[in-house]
Amino acid sequence: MPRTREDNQRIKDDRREQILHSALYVFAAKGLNAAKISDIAERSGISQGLMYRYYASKEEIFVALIRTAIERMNKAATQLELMQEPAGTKVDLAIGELFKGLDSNKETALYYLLLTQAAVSEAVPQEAKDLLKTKNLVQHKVMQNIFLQGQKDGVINEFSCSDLSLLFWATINGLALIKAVRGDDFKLPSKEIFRNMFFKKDV
Amino acid sequence: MPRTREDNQRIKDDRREQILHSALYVFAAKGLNAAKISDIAERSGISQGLMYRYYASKEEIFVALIRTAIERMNKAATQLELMQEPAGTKVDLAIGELFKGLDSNKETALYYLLLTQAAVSEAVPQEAKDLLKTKNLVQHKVMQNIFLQGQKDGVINEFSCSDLSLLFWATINGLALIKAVRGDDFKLPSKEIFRNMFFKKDV
DNA sequence: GTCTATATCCAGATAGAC
DNA sequence: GTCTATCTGGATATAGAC
Repeated sequence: MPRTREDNQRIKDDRREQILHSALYVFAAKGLNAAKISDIAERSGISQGLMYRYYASKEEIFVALIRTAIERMNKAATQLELMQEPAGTKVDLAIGELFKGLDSNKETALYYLLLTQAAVSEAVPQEAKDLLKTKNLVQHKVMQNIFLQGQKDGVINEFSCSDLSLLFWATINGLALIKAVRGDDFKLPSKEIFRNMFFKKDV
Repeated sequence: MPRTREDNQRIKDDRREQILHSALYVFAAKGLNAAKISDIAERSGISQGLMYRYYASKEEIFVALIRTAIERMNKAATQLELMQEPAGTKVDLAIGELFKGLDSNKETALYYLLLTQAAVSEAVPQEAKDLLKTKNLVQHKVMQNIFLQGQKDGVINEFSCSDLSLLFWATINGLALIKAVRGDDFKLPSKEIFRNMFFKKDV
């Protein structure tokens, strides 16, 4: 029984997934520019030339990974926003989920690393930088609104919500980078300390 | 009157400084691997070939910059350690200096960016990574000890000092990266919020 | 579909003229 | 001391065999 066109498409999709997975590790380790197509091919167990049957260029792979990362994070942010919970609870849920993700899922930190690369380097495709801007806006806006509600509820410190959100994400990103470098022998710090930046003394 | 050997040496040193200064901006913008020797040469106003009279390779320039950054930061850390002040005051001084450096000195954030590159990428000279490890150890140890003393004084929250120090530096680094990307139109957040991670409620 | 071989391009590094 | 011209290596991308 010959393979249908659908079978072939599925095989191709799987292979593209496999390449993306390999590329995440290679890009995280070396950065977009130092990473070689042959590195990704080797890690994927295919020849260098064959890569071009699946992706037209190294940059295209990079952008695909950035897109995946951003979709996940935006989805998480939107879910959080829609929850019917008190703002204080939402903050704790967000912290819990973010810490858990970094702690349990090896690849989460690597995605953060890629996003940081895309943010800081001019030597990445413009498309990646554009995608990133939307993500930053969404994340920032969501946390800002939650903090604002938390202040109305009397549980969040009375500072600029923009500043609170900024410090929230700056710290998460800082922790993610450490996790990406040190890997399994890095234990995340206590959530309680981080929490103290936002919550009022007695909450 | 011909130039003495000392004159020539000074001219050469100046030129090396000038190249380093240009390289800081180029490396910060593109990363070690995407940055071209010709980029640095152009920014320095000299020909590409002439670069090699001053530095043997791109990597050598990068390592020189990393060394400068680390010397400055280690010096600051050591000064802080030797101060005859209460621990709580030292923490506030450290926060004040770090925020001021990021806010007023354009290049400070760029140095952080370079150090982050060196930390996260395998595609940097081993020498840079080795230098970095010592810096991280020194910085971490210094803050850890100050926090420990602060706990004895009753002003610092009772958490693992290692965790406190980790969060301290993760957040500073996170802020520095944002500053490096956004530049002048980034206003640092209130120090008070950051401070809440470490100090007890009523201090 | 996958591989090997190869063309092309580009940046690092060197050589030689002024 | 500085520049332009050149060599060389290595990575991307393509072509062609199986």
